[in-house]
Amino acid sequence: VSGTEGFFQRVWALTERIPPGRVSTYGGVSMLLLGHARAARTVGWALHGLSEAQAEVVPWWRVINAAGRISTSCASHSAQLQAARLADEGVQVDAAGRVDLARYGWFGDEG
DNA sequence: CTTCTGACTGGGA
DNA sequence: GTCCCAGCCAGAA
Repeated sequence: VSGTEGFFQRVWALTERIPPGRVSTYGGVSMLLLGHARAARTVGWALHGLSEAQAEVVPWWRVINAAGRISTSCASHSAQLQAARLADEGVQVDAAGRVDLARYGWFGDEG
């Protein structure tokens, strides 16, 4: 996950690296990209800038907040849709849209 | 360059 | 556990 393509491009690239059945956090992505979670907001913003075509190749639904909750506000990408996507991959999502990061959390290549 | 915004994060009540 | 406030970074006008 490196290059001069721009921060957004890097965010999308890293998001594609998130294995199915796992989830990551905005801060986690920022951490893997820049080395710090300060740009967590920018990460969410990058995913917010995803187009429909990109949304099909970039698993944006595998990215949630540090609290393990879905913060989505997009009409096309509602929290309900994200929860459904996660559930479709085997990720157990709470009724409130909460996910156990300790169980499904992914913050880089574990192996 | 300056200003404003955004799918965040941590600490306090 | 939930809600509110202040700080952070990157992009667009």
